[in-house]
Amino acid sequence: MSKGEETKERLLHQAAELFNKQGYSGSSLSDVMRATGLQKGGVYNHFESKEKLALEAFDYAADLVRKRFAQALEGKSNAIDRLLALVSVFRTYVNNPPVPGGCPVMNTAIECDDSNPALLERAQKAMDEMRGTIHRIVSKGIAKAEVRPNVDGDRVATLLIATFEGGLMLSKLYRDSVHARRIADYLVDYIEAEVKA
Amino acid sequence: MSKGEETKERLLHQAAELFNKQGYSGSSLSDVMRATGLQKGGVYNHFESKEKLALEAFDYAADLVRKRFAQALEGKSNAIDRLLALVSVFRTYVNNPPVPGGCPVMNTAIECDDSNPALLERAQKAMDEMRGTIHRIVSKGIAKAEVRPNVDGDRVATLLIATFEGGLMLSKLYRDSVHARRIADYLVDYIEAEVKA
Amino acid sequence: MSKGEETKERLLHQAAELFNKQGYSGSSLSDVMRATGLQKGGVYNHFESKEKLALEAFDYAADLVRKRFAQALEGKSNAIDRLLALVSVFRTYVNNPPVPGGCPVMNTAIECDDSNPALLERAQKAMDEMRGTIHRIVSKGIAKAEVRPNVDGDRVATLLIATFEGGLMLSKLYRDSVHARRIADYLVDYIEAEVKA
Amino acid sequence: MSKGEETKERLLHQAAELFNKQGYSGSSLSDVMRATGLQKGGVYNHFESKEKLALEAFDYAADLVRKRFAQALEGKSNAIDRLLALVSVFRTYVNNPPVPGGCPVMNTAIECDDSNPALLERAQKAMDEMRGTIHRIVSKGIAKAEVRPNVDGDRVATLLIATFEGGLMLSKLYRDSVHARRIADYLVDYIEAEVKA
DNA sequence: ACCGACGGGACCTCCCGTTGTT
DNA sequence: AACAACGGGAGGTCCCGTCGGT
Repeated sequence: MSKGEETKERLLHQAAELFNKQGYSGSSLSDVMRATGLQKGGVYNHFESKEKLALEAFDYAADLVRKRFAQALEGKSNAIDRLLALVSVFRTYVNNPPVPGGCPVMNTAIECDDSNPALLERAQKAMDEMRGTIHRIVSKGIAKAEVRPNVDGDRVATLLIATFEGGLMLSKLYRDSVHARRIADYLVDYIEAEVKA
Repeated sequence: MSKGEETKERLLHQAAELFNKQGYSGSSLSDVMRATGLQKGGVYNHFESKEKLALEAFDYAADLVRKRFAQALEGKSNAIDRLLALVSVFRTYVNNPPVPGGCPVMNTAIECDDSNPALLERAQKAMDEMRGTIHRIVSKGIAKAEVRPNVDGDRVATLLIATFEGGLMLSKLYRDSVHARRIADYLVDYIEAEVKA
Repeated sequence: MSKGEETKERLLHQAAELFNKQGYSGSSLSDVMRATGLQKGGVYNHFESKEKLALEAFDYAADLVRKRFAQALEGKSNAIDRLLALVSVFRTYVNNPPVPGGCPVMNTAIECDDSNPALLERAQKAMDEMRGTIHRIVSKGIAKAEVRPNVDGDRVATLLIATFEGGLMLSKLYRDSVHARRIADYLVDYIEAEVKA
Repeated sequence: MSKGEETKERLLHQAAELFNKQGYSGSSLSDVMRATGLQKGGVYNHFESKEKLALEAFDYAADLVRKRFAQALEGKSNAIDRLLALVSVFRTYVNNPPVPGGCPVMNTAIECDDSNPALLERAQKAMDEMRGTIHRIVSKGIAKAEVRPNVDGDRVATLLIATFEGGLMLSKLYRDSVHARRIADYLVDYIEAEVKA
């Protein structure tokens, strides 16, 4: 890895955290400079604008999230096990998030829905992936008779993610992980009771 | 209502929408001036700073939300009816929100969790009220044997609100009300199946 | 005249001189601030951008030039007298220009011909006026038999202005008014010998 | 020609055109890099600063102009023929300039008269050469009785060059070669009528 | 109660130049 | 000989807030 690539990686890493905590319009380039130790020239050598940096930093953050979930799914083939694995990742999310500052997809969705179409599109893509993952688990689970045949993958995806993100938001708002825990407990019950074959 | 009060009311109304759409750090005083038609002096006559305006505008927005829900509860005494009334308000939320730009409480919780303590506290207060409402409905419902005795009001509050807000976020992200609808349908089932006595 | 108008007038006056001396891209807003004693906020209160300031400052400068020539024509009705009056203004131009820094029309034409269409258009308009003035003098002079009937007003305008501006450029380049003087002397001869009836 | 010299030549060629079109303060090193395809290091390998590059680029441009006129004079010994040859070069100048962007000497004289002494001095040198050429043609012409004995070489030089540059400026301002053509026609008449013996 | 003028600073962007590397 | 990475500062723009006027 060349020196430039190393710097860019570090820049993205720090910017991802910064933007995730303070939001895109709440973070200034001075903040980025402080976080990375680089000067303006150093930042603009790698990214032509704050907007471009934000886009790449979001992708970087979303990738960290994706990897966290992917890792939990490794080696698990049973659909119910896989869904429960997602929930167990969520359980750790509040106290040990992949990117400090909460879920980058939700944060971006909330901040950018009425103001930044480019970033919003990235968030949609990232959310599509998450929904696709859940949908595939359900579909394969039905095929293998691990999931009830009448379960709708889209509905489950919406429900899991909405509850998940909503619970995360509550825990962040109150700085109290109890909400996320309640949600996780509930989702386990839900999966066992209504999804499991 | 005096002329000054009328102006202040209009100012708060427009600022509430602006901040709810663009966020607090994403909205400038110029935006406020443009939205209200006032000049700088007109704004600062009523609010000593952007921060103070933001705080009052948030309260104004949260109040509009509160009223929307309160209205739906009027005349309903049965706990299940009341819970279902909340869900039915939620059903209209995406296409006809009390304040354009989504739920001010969630928006503020997401934007300000790591940056603006004063505003975050207001969001907590507003959320407390919402949770209290649900909790009281459940408690009274248990007392009147309309709700199963083993139902935990705090858990129901967390679950309802998390799912609600998460679904709203998804619908805003995708600009598609189907997610909110799925969530509403699910919550009705949940209430009928797991809360109703 | 209100305080704002007074400030704007002063701003334009100083900016006109600054831009005429250093060019539009050679002058920074810091230069404008230094020249006017205003801060950035004070400048941007009157002009929404440097570009807009430049456009108005050019018009201001061109107007000063126009007035200088118009003044010399006052009370003179004979065409030859009027043409000679223009030359006599030119004679004072190097040592006592209407706007320090040379002819704003030529300066702008040279600087902006390949880069700033908006400003170039203003320069064209200003030059049109100058050419129109000469053309009218010639036409009316022919009608009154003060000018030879075969003289072409357009040609005379082109010749007078080109020689005028070229001579001014030479005097500025060498910081020596002799070139302008030679040109003035020559133009007097030309008018007497080839234009006068 | 070594690779380095070839690069430097190309650099000067492109920079000369760039500076002549956009001016020295209107052109950035990024512009130079884009025009040449070189990176910053490639430029600074040959020139220690933008200022030095500008100086050499001006000389390069002035040399192209000089060669264009010198070429037209080749093989012509009669003074009037030589003067007319200069005019005929001028006739082609608008549509086919030695350096795109107009006359580098005039451009530099206008841009730098109040701001860049070093560059202004180069422009003076270049203009001196042009004036010297005309002056010598006249002097030798008088000696050979091709030119009227009372003609003043300095005056002719000033008049020719001023008219020439002024006409060029008008044609560039209006993007219309008619002005240059009128000037050329006039100068031919002038030479035939007032210079020719 | 509201407007308009202005200060002074932060914003993002782009500037020119230096240095290490190949 | 040329590139790539970076520093540090100036560029124009927009920010929030103050204050005199009306």
